[in-house]
Amino acid sequence: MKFESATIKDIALKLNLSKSTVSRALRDSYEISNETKKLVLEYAKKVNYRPNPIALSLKERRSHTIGIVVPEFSNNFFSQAINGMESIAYSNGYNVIITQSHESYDREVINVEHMAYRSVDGLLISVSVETDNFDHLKKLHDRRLPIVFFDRIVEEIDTYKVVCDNLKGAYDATTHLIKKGFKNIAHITSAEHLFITQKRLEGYKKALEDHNIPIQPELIKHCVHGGKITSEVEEAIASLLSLKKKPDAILSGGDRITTEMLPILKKFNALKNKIAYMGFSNSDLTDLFTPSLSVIRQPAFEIGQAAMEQLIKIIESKRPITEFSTQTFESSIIIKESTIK
Amino acid sequence: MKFESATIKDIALKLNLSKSTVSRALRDSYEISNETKKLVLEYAKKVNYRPNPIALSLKERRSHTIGIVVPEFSNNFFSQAINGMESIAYSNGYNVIITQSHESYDREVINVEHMAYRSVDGLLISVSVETDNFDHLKKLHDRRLPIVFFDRIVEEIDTYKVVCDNLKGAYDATTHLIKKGFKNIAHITSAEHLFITQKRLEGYKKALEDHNIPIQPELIKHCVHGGKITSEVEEAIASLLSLKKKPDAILSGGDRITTEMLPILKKFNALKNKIAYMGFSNSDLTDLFTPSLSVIRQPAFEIGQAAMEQLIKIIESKRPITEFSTQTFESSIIIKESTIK
DNA sequence: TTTATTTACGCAATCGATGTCATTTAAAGC
DNA sequence: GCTTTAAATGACATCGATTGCGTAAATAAA
Repeated sequence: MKFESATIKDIALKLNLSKSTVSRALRDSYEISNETKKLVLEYAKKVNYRPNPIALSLKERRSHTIGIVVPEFSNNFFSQAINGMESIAYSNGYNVIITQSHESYDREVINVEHMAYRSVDGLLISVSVETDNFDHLKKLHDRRLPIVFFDRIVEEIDTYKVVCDNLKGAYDATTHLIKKGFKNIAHITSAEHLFITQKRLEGYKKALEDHNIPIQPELIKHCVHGGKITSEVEEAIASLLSLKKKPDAILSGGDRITTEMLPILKKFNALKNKIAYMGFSNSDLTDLFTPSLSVIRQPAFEIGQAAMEQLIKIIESKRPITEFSTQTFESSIIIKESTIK
Repeated sequence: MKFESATIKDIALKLNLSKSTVSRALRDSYEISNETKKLVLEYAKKVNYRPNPIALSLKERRSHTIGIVVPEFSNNFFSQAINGMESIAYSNGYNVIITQSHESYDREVINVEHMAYRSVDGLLISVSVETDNFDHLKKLHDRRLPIVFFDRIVEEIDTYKVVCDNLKGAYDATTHLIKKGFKNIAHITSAEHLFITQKRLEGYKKALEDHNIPIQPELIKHCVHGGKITSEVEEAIASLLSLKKKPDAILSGGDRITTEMLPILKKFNALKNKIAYMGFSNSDLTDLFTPSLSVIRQPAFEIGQAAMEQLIKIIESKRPITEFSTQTFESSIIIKESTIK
């Protein structure tokens, strides 16, 4: 009863026409006389007729709606990416609906299935930190639901993917630290199974190797919840600071971890000992910290745009697409006070 | 073709039953024999039958889905409120879909209508800063779509509302500044027509009056985009600083404005002149600023929970509800360095 | 044995829109 | 004046599920 707008039936009844005629008149079919068209169009306008999208979805099995699943809005990278996605979707006549997985595998599965069953035309997703089983996505992919991964991509599913060059981002950041004279660089990062974690770790290691610095496994810490739980970051830092040979710099591999780190370092009085740190972050506010944060920033908006463009391309392509590519963006290193020796 | 799951028809065909029988068996109707039920249930399980929610929505005119419209995710107040809403919705068996208005009236109208036409069972909304015409919401409200307003509420529509005591929040903050010895307190706030802006302004004025401080209109600045555009905040501050009698403290009336202010004040070198400032903000990061920010914090998560609870109450109530109330939460003042004299 | 009552199921309408296949009407052709 | 043909419209099935109503068969009561 909620939304009782006029239906085609109402119009047909009123004008003494059949539903088919009204439908065709509304879609400007050549079969309908101009007189009738005018009549229908006018009356439709008068009663503010709008086709019922639910009925259309049922019939056409598409909804002109795109589903977006991200871990959390409060992570600026994701809210910026979403903004990029929205901009492209809207200008192409699509609506978007957005959900958060809250880094929970179960929630992600529920959200993904909800969207799929609600006939979204396609799905953009960055998986949760807990997700290491991808059956829920494979199933949909097998059934030809267009899916594009971004940021936290899934390697084993063959479709378009949009990422940052995480390896290079971490490599550049680590190199920056090395050049600044830091010798004992630690890496606190997210759950091990995440593809982006692996790439960032690789970049970190490669930079060390390229500068002939031995990799010390005890300087690498994984936060299995991606920093969502403060204590895991605190424990990681505490254990680093308790090493006989303390690190003189820390590279963070995740947005959340990056901002969680500062208060913890302050609490441990580590900044007075000139521990440098930087990390991946898309927060607008890191400049306002003291010390202001050196960060690796990803072009989140552009990544979102690119992902949405690819998705719409898949959705609207006539024939099934079988050749997919991965689009890679460059991140940029922004140097501030936190990495000045 | 996207999601070809088994339908009732498929099951009926396979088992040589009618659609009605299958449907009733699945819903455990007393009219169906136990044998048949078992047969149907087993086969349904085997083919992983799931009712098509679109078909259900069409028939039942409800979707078990709740729509949320907020201005922006990047505002922590809203992302926290959404988290509260989700927690209640999920535990009551509802899904949520979320959209951003980006502080745009047009976008808000589109999003609201999209959701309504998609048969959301109810709507939770905090209006955009641009919205001063509420016809799009009134229309839906008249058609009995359950709506609950939160934070940026609409006075003229009679339904449940959940807010913070904005007047008191601003009053307490202003009083704090007065007690700290600041005499010339400015107020930079959001668009004038917003209800929360008015309340916050009232609180600010009342505090001044109660302490016998004259209200100076030139100390009150409105940012019509709610701080979304940096230059409007910059202009407001510049004009305050160019007064012959400069303010010695600034109270910000909006999240966005609060965080925008710091770099601008720094740029104008205003902090060295000991200008104090504080404002409404739900960011987790304001503690990390230098100076750390005194803020008025709203219980966003709880507000979200309360709003969702009320909405579900309306949705599930048998008879139309005509008595509505407004639930008010208290904000808290958190004092940090930025308001120390 | 006949009638009344369950029990268990099927038919068909419905939700709103689309599209295929008639069918009507009028104009054109012979 | 009769047939052909195009133009304009209507009837009906469809998408997937629910549900009121009707009814055959099985059982119980008379």
